[in-house]
Amino acid sequence: MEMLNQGLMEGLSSSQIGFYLNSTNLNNYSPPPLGTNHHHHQQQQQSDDLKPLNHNHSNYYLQSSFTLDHVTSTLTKAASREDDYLSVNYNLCRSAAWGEGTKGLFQLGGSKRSCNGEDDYPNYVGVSAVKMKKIKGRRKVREPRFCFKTMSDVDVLDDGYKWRKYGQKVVKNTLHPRSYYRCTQDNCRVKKRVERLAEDPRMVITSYEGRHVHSPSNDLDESQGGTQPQLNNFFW
DNA sequence: CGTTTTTGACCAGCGC
DNA sequence: GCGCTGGTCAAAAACG
Repeated sequence: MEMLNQGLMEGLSSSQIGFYLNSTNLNNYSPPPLGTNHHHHQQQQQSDDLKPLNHNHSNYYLQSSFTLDHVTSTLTKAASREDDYLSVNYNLCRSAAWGEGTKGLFQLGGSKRSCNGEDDYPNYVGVSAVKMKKIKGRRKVREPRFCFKTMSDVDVLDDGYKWRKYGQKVVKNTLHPRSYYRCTQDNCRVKKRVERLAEDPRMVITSYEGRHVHSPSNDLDESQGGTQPQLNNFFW
């Protein structure tokens, strides 16, 4: 399967977050070195690795390589600087995962150029803002969220956790409904939603919100011989 | 019979 | 305020 990446936030509404990419051979994917192809977005050179994409949205992207350690340390710095909570969300592919801070989104990885040869965002993907709202002068507490995109015939990917569906909604301008799931573990309020990308129904968008208060509870007897595609080394 | 899914109702936020 | 949109509830149905 080819590495697919649209490089944009297509299909995401403003209330959604993140970008994502997944493929069959994610382990072999190494992002191209950054700083070599920034003609669409000429960046100010700074010492810091984390920079806002623009002033209004306070989003950030990483400018150097995407090792987990690097991402973690960089984002931790940013979080402390902004006196903010931060979820270091990261997925195996290292190519495009987003986390969310109070000031907006943090890109945790870059992306390869788009599959159709277009050269929109060679080394990283664009981002739209999710502004944290204030309610009665207080910042609304929002669980860390992130999402990713997978080419799959199956809607609900096996991520090692047990989910119960609690809703389904038809969203405008899309053919496929969006499904809402909640983690079945007691006291765990993690939610997840699944939908197909309107522009490319082969792609599944999986969004997570919150942190599990427990470890994955995948029943091995079922998953071993199961037919569901699994997301290995997936953590958040 | 306990658990999960379905599905319309309900509700909250937002733009006008 | 009003209507639109999307997220959640919950009762009933389906499931195993």
